[in-house]
Amino acid sequence: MYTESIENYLKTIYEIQKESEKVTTNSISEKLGVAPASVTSMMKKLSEKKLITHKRYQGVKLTGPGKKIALEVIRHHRLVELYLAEALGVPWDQVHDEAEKWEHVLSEDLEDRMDKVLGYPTRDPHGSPIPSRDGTVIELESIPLVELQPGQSGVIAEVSDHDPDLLRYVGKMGLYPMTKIEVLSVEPFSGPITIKVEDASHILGSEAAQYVFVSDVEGERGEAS
Amino acid sequence: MYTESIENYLKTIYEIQKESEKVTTNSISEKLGVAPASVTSMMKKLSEKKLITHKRYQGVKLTGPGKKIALEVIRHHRLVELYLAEALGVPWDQVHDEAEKWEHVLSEDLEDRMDKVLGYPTRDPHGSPIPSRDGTVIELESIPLVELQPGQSGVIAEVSDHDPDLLRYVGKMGLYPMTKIEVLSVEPFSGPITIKVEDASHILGSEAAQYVFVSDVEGERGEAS
DNA sequence: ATCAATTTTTAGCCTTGCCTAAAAATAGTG
DNA sequence: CACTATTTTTAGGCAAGGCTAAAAATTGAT
Ligand SMILES: [Mn+2]
Ligand SMILES: [Mn+2]
Ligand SMILES: [Mn+2]
Ligand SMILES: [Mn+2]
Repeated sequence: MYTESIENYLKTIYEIQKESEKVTTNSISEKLGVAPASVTSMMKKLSEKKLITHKRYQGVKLTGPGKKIALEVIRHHRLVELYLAEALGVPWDQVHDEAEKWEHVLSEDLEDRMDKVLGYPTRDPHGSPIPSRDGTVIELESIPLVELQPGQSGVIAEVSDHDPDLLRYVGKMGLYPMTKIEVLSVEPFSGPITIKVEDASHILGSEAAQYVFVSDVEGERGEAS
Repeated sequence: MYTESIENYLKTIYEIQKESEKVTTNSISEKLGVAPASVTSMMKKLSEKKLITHKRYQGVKLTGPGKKIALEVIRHHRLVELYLAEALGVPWDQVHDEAEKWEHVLSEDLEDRMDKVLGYPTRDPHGSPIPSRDGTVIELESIPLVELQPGQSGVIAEVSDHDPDLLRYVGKMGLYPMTKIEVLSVEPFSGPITIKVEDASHILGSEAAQYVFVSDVEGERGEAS
């Protein structure tokens, strides 16, 4: 068992690695809310434990064992999120913060029990994949809603879960994973996007639309109106 | 919010206070598994925070605020124990260790949700009272099973939950809270006790019988056979 | 009442994980 | 290619919560 701090660093490195190629001291520092100097000293410790490789001034990479731990923590986090939502009715904008604490105290036994109660799920309430016990992650191919053109349609794949306000905002218009949507119009200059959800139309700011991801995109690219 | 360490100290002091009158440095040290010197320095800190009163070489006492926190932690612990048993099917000999970790990360919101799902329960899986949100504890009057005489009957009120082996042992003969039992015979010199549970008779060692508590005791005191 | 055993406290040290300020390395720009 | 801005690392500290060993206070037994 590693400390809560180590688990958080590894998880953070994994998450940055997934979208930035290079994992820098500063990026970890920002995402984790600690000083860069603190990151450097933790990187030294993680290197000694062979959980990452670190070349001075070059960024870090997870080793096999390091990645395994990161995925275990993420599995815990997402299973707990889904469990809280399903079994205890916690709204989807609140599950993240709770899971942030629970992920570190969940035993393997309880992990299995939750997994079973939930029917061996593969997605958390925000659409993110739940890594399997052996560390397999099935990423869904998706693009930000903001990139869709009028006339195109698709299915909500995932919504970023780090801002509760965003989740409440897009939740109000029913933009949950698996929901079918169609883009009706897109205003120029990063203007608002009109979409159809469940036969109702909604207007969505372009910034929010950057954090909503769509899969199974269909339809020809209409011109921006 | 106090640290996990402080919460554990306060809970421990409360538990010792309930059965020993005097809460000594050594008793805390033993129950918590830390050195006596560590207890002394924590007592100093808790005194400064007005959570306990401490007279050098005399023992400690919880203040009002200190007791309130202790009861909150105990409420969390017992609610979680019951939740794990009911909702996730965790055996009663395993819930304690899990709850020991969860009690510190349970938000008030989740506490309320669990409470509701469980139907506002008053007893944990081992029969211990779950303090109400305002800090009321309804202790059940009970005596150790080992003190019953042949011919006497009663209802299992509570079983000590700190030894998983004991719980498995008495669980095998059905000695769960609310179960009706009758003492058939008691061997002298701290010998085994024969009891009837659900029309089956079982033999129970006297040491185990010290940790099983019985309420609603009826029947005249027969002589020890 | 005295002295020995026990309990409690003090003193000093350690590890973890964080911080700030200063130094060193790297990257970008004319 | 030099020089500045940025990034990263080093150096030195701090608080929390442990530990051991030694000193002090209390208790108990003759
Ligand atoms: Mn976390
Ligand atoms: Mn999520
Ligand atoms: Mn605990
Ligand atoms: Mn219990």
